[in-house]
Amino acid sequence: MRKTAQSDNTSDRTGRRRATSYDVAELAGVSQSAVSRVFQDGASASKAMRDRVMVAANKLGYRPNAIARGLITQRSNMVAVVISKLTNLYYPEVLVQLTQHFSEQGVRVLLFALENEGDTRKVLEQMLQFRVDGILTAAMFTPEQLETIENAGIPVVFYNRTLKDQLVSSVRCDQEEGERWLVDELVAAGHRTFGIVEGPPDSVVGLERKTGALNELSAQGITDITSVSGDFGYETGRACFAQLMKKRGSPPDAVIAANDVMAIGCVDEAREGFGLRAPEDISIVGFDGVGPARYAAYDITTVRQPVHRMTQSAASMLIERIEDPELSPEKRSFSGKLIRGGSARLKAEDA
Amino acid sequence: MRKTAQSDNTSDRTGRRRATSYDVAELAGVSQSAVSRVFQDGASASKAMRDRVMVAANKLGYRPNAIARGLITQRSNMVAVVISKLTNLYYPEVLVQLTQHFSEQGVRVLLFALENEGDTRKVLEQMLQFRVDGILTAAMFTPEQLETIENAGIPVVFYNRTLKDQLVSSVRCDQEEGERWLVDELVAAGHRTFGIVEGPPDSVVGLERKTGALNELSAQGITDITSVSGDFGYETGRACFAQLMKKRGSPPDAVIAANDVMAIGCVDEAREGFGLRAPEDISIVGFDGVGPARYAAYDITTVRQPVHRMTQSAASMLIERIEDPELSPEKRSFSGKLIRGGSARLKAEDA
DNA sequence: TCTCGGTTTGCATCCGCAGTCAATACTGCC
DNA sequence: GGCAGTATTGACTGCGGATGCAAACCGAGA
Repeated sequence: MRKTAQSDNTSDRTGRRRATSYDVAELAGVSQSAVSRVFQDGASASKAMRDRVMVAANKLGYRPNAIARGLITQRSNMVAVVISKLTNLYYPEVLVQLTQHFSEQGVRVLLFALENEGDTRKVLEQMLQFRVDGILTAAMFTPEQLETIENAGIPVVFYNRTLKDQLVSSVRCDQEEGERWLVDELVAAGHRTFGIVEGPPDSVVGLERKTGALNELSAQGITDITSVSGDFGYETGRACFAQLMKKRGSPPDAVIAANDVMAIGCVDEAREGFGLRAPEDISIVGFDGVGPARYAAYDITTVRQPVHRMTQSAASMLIERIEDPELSPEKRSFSGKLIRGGSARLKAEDA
Repeated sequence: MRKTAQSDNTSDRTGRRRATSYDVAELAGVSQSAVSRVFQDGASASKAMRDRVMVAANKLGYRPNAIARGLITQRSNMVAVVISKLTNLYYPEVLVQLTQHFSEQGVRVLLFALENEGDTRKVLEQMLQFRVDGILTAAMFTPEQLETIENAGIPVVFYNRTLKDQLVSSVRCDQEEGERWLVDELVAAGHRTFGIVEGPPDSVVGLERKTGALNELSAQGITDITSVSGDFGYETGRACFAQLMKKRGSPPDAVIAANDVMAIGCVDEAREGFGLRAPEDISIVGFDGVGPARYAAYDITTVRQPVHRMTQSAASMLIERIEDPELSPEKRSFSGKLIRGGSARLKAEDA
């Protein structure tokens, strides 16, 4: 026999034992199974039973223990969301929206924040120990780590990064395409010499943007290209522009920055450090479409990622794969949207 | 007797049963308790035992099940972190730093994001079901909800909000003090007419800032004050400034915005909509010290919150109370730091 | 009133691990 | 070599809830 409900239910201070289904069952004069069924979705219970149990449960402040439930059902109802400092958290939206999407589906978010993208080891260990039902990651994992995850039977969805030749699901914004648009517009408007402000070397997104830009520049026959690399932050954006000037001696016709924040840094440094105004003296473009890019003082020409659709997709793809583990991987790539801001001289938009 | 390790360990695809301590015990030829001890911190086990178990564990890819462990130890090793869209997530830092601080202490973060601060009901229910060990919240709870939490014996720490007369722990930045500094500086520099751009009505932080400013203005004998209210966003910042002008007919000497982003909006609207430049024609101040406030085009005069120390404190206060539930509540209030930017005319700083 | 099909309900077990207690294995020392 | 004392180890139970199965129940048709 189990314990009986504690006699003194009101006086002891803290750490009081929480009511269990047995307590409720006893008070309601039914079996524990009955209580369990009342608190399940598809279970059968008569209305009378339901009522009696609910009354008792409310009286005791009973709440099913999700931990215990997870143990028996083999479903924790938690997913791991992995971000790194590098992650363009400039949209907190990503995280908030993701969490809300999951929430609506009854899935809880266990958050893992990496100092830098290399710290995946410990984090992976934790995710496995907590038996998360799925993983949504904006940080890279090594093939070995992926195999570990695969072996554990945990579905994964990558956010804005994808491993070539790896059979994994991912949601991303097509960075190359976006850069192609920017380059085409700039070239069509007559720009011939280019500066590239890259992101940090270990950022997949940064890399994709850089190669996207370089490929298209090369396709367009542009050869006068100078690159420097930063860390996605405002200060390095400024530093990068200065470095670019030092390297070249004279300003390029256009600067392609790996994200909006660095583009903003470039605009400021161009003006304050070199008396160059965008777009009159130089064209500067970014990527992301974050809030500050829309501030009137900058009005950055950029490509906006469809954050809402991306997070929505990511969440639902992951949930689908949790419910049906046999589902094959899927890679979704979203086009961004070109924002014709005022920081670059582009060809007039065709009507 | 328990099950024996599955015979076919390599071929079935997904959802393969994960190795348990029994599997490891069997392979290593020891008892389950032994395995359990090897994977615990303070438990005693001979080196020989340790080695044998680890070898077997590695061979099987065994990882202790944190869910099961949580069930037996009555500690989930998870804390709930509650944010609302309103939360000044403009520093994703808050979240990332918090998560890292908790991480270092072996505590996992279960994230709850509210659409608006009123949605605490469902969220609270979830937190209780998941048996989080503690709650760190940047959203308000009603006294009844607090009582529920208290009854469940779960420690809580409020971030940048505190209930008067409630016996709860909190960490906050002293908003009133910051506003007092700003007002004093502005008045000392000769400003006599003021515009106040408030935050959204249901934001505690916004409210504190507003009353802080109003109190000090009144203490300084300033009476020409016009207020309008926004939602902490850039666009409403602009709208608010326009509204302020419409209400007054002429610009105030200074505008006190409830946060930096709205201050930026005011700067832009003043310039673009009314040809007013800060600080020559008008002084505009914000609050928070977020990244964009430092961009050269704005250089907002503001008060910076000591985010790092605040998150650090919040995390450690919560953890302390998890480890010792008898610890009495504690309210920590941090002073911000006045940033003498270029968006407001202040009296010269005394040497 | 009796039987049949369909619901409800209760019983017994198990999920994976931690911790208690008793049994056993070492250790040093006389 | 024998013994007290300590360090390890194993058997067993319970954390709180879900679920297969069989018993109990209910209503309706014969």
